[in-house]
Amino acid sequence: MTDQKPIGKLAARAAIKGAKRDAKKRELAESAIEALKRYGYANTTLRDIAAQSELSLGMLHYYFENKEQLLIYCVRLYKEAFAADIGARIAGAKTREDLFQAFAEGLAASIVEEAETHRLWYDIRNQALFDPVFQPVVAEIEGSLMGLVERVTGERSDSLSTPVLYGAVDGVFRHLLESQIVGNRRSIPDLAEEFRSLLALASKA
Amino acid sequence: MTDQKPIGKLAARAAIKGAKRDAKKRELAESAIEALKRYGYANTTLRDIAAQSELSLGMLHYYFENKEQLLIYCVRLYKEAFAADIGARIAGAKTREDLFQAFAEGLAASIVEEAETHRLWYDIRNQALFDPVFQPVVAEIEGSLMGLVERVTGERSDSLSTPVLYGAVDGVFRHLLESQIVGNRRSIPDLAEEFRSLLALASKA
Amino acid sequence: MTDQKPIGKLAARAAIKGAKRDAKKRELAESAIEALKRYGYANTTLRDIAAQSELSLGMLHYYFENKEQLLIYCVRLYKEAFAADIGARIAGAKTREDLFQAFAEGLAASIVEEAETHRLWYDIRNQALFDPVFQPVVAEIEGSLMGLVERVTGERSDSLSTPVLYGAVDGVFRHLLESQIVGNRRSIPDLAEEFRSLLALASKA
Amino acid sequence: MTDQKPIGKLAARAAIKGAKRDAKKRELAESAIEALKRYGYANTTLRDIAAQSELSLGMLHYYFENKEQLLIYCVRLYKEAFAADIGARIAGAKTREDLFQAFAEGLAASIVEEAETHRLWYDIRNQALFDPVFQPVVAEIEGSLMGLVERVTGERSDSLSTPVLYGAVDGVFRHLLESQIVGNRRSIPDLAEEFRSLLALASKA
DNA sequence: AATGAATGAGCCTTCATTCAT
DNA sequence: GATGAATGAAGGCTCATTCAT
Repeated sequence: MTDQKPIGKLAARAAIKGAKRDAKKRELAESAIEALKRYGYANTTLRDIAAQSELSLGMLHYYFENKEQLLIYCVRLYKEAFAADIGARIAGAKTREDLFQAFAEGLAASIVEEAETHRLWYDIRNQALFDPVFQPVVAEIEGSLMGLVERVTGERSDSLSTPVLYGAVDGVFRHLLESQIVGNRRSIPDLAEEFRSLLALASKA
Repeated sequence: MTDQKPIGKLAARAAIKGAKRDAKKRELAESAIEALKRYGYANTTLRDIAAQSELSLGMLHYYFENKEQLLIYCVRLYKEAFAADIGARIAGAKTREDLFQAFAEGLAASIVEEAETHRLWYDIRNQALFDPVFQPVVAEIEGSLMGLVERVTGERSDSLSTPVLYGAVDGVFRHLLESQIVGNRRSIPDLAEEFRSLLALASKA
Repeated sequence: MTDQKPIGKLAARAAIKGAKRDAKKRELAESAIEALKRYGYANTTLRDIAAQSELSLGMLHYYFENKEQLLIYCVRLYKEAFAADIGARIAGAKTREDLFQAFAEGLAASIVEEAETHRLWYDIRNQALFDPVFQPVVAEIEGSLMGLVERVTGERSDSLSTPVLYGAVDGVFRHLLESQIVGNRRSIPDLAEEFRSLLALASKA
Repeated sequence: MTDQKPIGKLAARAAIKGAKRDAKKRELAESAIEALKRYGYANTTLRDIAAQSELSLGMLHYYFENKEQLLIYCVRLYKEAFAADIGARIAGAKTREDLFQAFAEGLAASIVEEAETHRLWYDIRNQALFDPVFQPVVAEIEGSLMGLVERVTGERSDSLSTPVLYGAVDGVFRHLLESQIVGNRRSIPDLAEEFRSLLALASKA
């Protein structure tokens, strides 16, 4: 042990520090999401976030360079969870039918259960259209979402390209989410059926 | 008879006043759109709008109750134009093929030529998810867009419902728009082909 | 007639014009009071006044130099009416008792029936404490009010001076008005009794 | 035992924080009063207040929710001091004569020495007639002022009620204040004599 | 590491006043 | 005489960010 180079010690200590810092950031971000998803990025102040989570205002800036970086961190955090969730759902599927069913249900369930969080995602994706700072995260996340779509539909270049298919699925998702938020509540199976019909169509090609 | 004249005159004068005011509002809104579509709703101040169009700040408030109402007016104005444009394009189509082609080309052209304006639309549609004030316009416009989709695909309840079809088309549109804005410029025919493949698929059902 | 000097004609015409103008000002002011007394001087815009009375904005400035002058004109107008009303009420009184009674009833009735208008008076009198422009009207009106008090109580320098008596009566009036406005409605006889007790006291000296 | 300490510490720290904040609010309010009493509520901007006291604009909003709340705080602050001052003056009086004298002198002195501050009080009391937000403070303060009057005159329901007596004293006070402000400066004994005559009158009942 | 007081640029909005018609 | 469109200075308020502790 003692023969470890001081440099190694320092590095290890630094790594631990980094890990601690990351854990704290994660904790802060999870609190922040709660506030953000409720009012949206533009309408949520750092004070709101601090107040709602019993965090101190200074701490937010201590861990995040600025509001933008906080948002980026938050969105990445939650979308990872979403992709992981959908990924888990479709992991066990054997037949194509099962696959579609699992995917459709996963999307439908998320619309009902995590409407506000998805709304936040659409919020930042929209911001990215105006502010390049957000474009990398959005690209990264859309990449993983496309990966999901591809896992479900397979690549069939003779028919629709993955990006287009992603666009279509996402568009339907967004539209159903909008209805949900605006007040037309629908059941999960009901919503799932919409996705299934879309997937079925795409698989006929 | 003669005593009816004054009344007629007054009414006529009032009508003219109203028309003039409407024309002016339109003019202001058109100027405002130029600024709004560049920076987005949240990042555009009324001062920006006034400065860019050489309007006085007070005038904006003289014609529009507040920033929200201005935006609503602007979005309605431009989306009407968009729907009218697409409508005109598909009006002459005889065969189903022509219809798809015209629609696909219209969408593709609009992505290339009016990218920024559509971006503004997505901005407000997103705002509506958080702020109910915007929901009526969004609903209205989405209604007319769905009408467009329906005219092109016909109603086929055995396959995809119009809302879902709209969602899919819109999703693809948005995705291609995003690519366009982020930097992957594609040609109109190229983009049109994507829409055609989507429509062709939907029509197979 | 024709032998009248041209100058005389012009003068006569000017006088007529002036009278016409005065009549119009009076009319405008009466309309303006309706708006002013509702929200108070500081909270009433010229637009409010114009809108509520179907007057044009420009006309207000055509007849009155500015908002201040309009207010001054309005207050003078209404307080003259008030003083005249009270004056008429006490004119017929023979005995000291009658005098007190008439005065007390006049004040009480005015609190109930013209609360809002008096509130406007207190508003401008208060403004005068900060803005000298209003001091002349206030002084003038308070002068006539003191005259009223003096007519009722007579001059009795051995006891309370008229200004002090005026202050006392006015203070009670204001206090009862405040109660009235804040919500404690009382009947006219009830209120009158308060004034009577005050006057009775003062007359004992 | 020892584990109670942290809790106690936290509570103590919170208490200190609160006390510090209160002290700061007081300090700000005292500065604000200087500006407010000079120009009146409606004519004093928060910028004026900040500039005159070398405070930052943001700080005013950091400590007070809005301009109204700032005013309310200010008025309560100074009127408490006034009531306390008068209270102290009459506390030592033994005979009824002493009481009247002390009270009269207190009022007179305050007119001369704190004219502007009282003017601010009349300003907010007037605002309260139009804006209910101010009514609670006004009611509270008038309550304590009536308490003062009652302590001096005692309750004599057979004669004037306390509210009426308060109205009368206040009316005289206001009138003398007005004269003072408008330019007729009088000496303290002179002014005190006016109050004494009024009180003497009331005590005869 | 953590806090929250303090800052001040910037935002939306109001409104008395002007002026072309 | 009369109108109301247009102006722009000014006001209350917000909020990301900084910094002393």
